[in-house]
Amino acid sequence: MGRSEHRSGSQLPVTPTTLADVAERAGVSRQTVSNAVNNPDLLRPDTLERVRQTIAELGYSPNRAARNLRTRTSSLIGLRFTPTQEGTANAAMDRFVHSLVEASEEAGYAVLLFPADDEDPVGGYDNLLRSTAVDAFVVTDTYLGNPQATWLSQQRAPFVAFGRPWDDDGARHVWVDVDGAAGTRLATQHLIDRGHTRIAWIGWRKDSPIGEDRRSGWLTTMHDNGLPTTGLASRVEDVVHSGAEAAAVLLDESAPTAFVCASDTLAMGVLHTLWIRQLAPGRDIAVVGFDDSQVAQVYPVGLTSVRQPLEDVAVEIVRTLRQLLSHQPVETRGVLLEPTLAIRESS
Amino acid sequence: MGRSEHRSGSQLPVTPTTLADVAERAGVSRQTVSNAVNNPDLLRPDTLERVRQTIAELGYSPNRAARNLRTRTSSLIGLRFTPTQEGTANAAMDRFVHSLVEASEEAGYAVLLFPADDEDPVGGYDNLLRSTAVDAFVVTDTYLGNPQATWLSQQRAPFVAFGRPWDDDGARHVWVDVDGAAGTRLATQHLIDRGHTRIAWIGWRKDSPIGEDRRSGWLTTMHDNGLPTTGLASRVEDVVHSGAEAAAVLLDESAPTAFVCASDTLAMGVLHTLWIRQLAPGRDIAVVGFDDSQVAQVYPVGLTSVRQPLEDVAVEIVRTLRQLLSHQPVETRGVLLEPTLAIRESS
DNA sequence: GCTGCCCCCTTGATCGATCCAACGAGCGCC
DNA sequence: GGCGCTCGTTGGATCGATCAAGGGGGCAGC
Repeated sequence: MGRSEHRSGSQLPVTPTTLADVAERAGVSRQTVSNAVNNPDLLRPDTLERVRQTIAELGYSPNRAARNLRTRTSSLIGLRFTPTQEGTANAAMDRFVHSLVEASEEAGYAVLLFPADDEDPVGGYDNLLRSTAVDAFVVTDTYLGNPQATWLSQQRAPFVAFGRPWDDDGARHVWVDVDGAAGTRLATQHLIDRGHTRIAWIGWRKDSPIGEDRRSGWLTTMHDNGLPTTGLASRVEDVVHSGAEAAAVLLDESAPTAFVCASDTLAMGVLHTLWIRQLAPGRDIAVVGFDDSQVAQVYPVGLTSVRQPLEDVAVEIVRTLRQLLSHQPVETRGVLLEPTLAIRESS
Repeated sequence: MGRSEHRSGSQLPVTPTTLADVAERAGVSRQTVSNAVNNPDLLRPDTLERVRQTIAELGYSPNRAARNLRTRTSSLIGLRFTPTQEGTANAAMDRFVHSLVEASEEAGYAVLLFPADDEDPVGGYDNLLRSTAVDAFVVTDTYLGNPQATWLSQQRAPFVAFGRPWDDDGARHVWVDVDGAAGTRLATQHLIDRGHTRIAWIGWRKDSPIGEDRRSGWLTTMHDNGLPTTGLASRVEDVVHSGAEAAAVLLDESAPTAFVCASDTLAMGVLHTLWIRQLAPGRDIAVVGFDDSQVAQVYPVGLTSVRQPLEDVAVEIVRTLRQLLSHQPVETRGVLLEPTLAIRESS
């Protein structure tokens, strides 16, 4: 039980200890106890020690509701937990949420999850905001035309977005994102360094700005190295079997020796095609995915993949949130973080 | 924007609307407004309508902190978000959390995540409990000797565990779990129905009660069908490469035609060995995993896997929590749910 | 016409912490 | 010794909702 021994011995009282209880027991006033908790510097050292000991003895912890009511804060950060699509993408989401919980805790915040409602996308936000249940929001999917960010901006609600406002240059909100193009540059350069010259791209349809961003990393790196790209790019839907088909077509028509993919899902498709054709990933054909999902890690032939620094993203988001909430001027409107490359057998 | 049009037009006021504001505007007392929200039956229909309209006009939503303070509840459910181990197991966790958020919302609760602290495993619980920040907890990993469940029981804190108290028959707390043995029975019977007679088991070390439970499902089904089991079982660590080794040994020594595994991770290992030996999963050798993780779904050769009904688990947990919190006698101390089998190409 | 009763609504008190303004002790200075 | 200053402490008010009683009007019954 470690450092909580003194508390663990006794049961939780039916009515929890209040600040007044501590004050009476310690022979001081309520305000003094409050200061001992929130402004220890204001107390004489011996008084502080005595109050602290009483707090420990009684196992006192300030009532959150009372504090929230008075201070008009909740120390909670709202996060809409989007529905599981059983795809690859939300494995990263899991990692991100965990990082966010950790980073928030260090800043004195806890994370409140609320469900998504497709009919009324801002409903959850609206309720939490009006009832002052959370201090701020973290908005994830900032896909094209995402209404949440715009709506929250209008409401002047404090929030930080994970993802750039692709569609709207005039967006006034703060964001943190990962540089996808830098990730694919990293992947492409890695393959070039290994001697590949015919490197193919399998990405998403044109209407995905994230997909186009990632594609640009491959494109520029190829051009910068004077390598051909014509006939080596393919844009498909983000499902395994589309990736497999695209790989088959590209292999037949353009004979690439390596593939860079916009997602691990597509990379899985490539691996499937290689498997059917008895080609060894890594030896015969190199493959790089994106997201460093669990699949990439667990797959028998480890899949090289671009890894987003989600831990850093979370830390940065919380840091920015604190600035917003303390009404400090926010230094920068957007922060772009660099991904890394998790190199495995497939390349 | 749909049904929230009337609110979306205006910005959030600097000081949110209070119950008193609504009361004044509607020409009634505060209590009447409160009743309109919480006990509509107490009001005359026309009064109710008038108050409701005023609430809509002003966009009023009760202040959570004030309500929490008065009612001594928070409408929050605490969930310790365990650290990501980058393994297969927590993909299921992700699915579970999502289900829990949904089920909680329908019951009027939100889910509060807090981080795990290895040094002080009950620290997070203790704080939230004493500060009345949450109404109840959901405890997940009820592995052998998990201190949380015991501690929470001692504190008489309301909580429901996802997982049986394996080590302690006298445990007095309420739990919901998935019948692992039933899952492996399902898997084994499925293979027998397909004509397999030499079905091997790859599971976890003996000190895992969950692993032993799952193993028993395979064992009893084999015995019930008069099939041999000697030399067909292996107990290893839950990592891909151990699964691969175990599969290789079993193939050499006992020539099984099918594998049932305690996890998708181990099943991945088996698939790896098959791939090396140029054996086609599903055609030459059948493989069944456990957890229906994303890996199982995305893997080029779809992996048949036992799927835990996590949505039902979440619903059941919330249902039980409501009973606990309303001080109703809880019907049953434990609920065991049946998993299903997601059948894919590997079997 | 008066009492009694029920229904519907209103008023004052309360939850437990923090903010505010004022008070008292201790100390140095003239 | 008195004055003013600093520092720590104090009681009272406050946040916004709900709880517990307390009215007032209408209708039935004698």
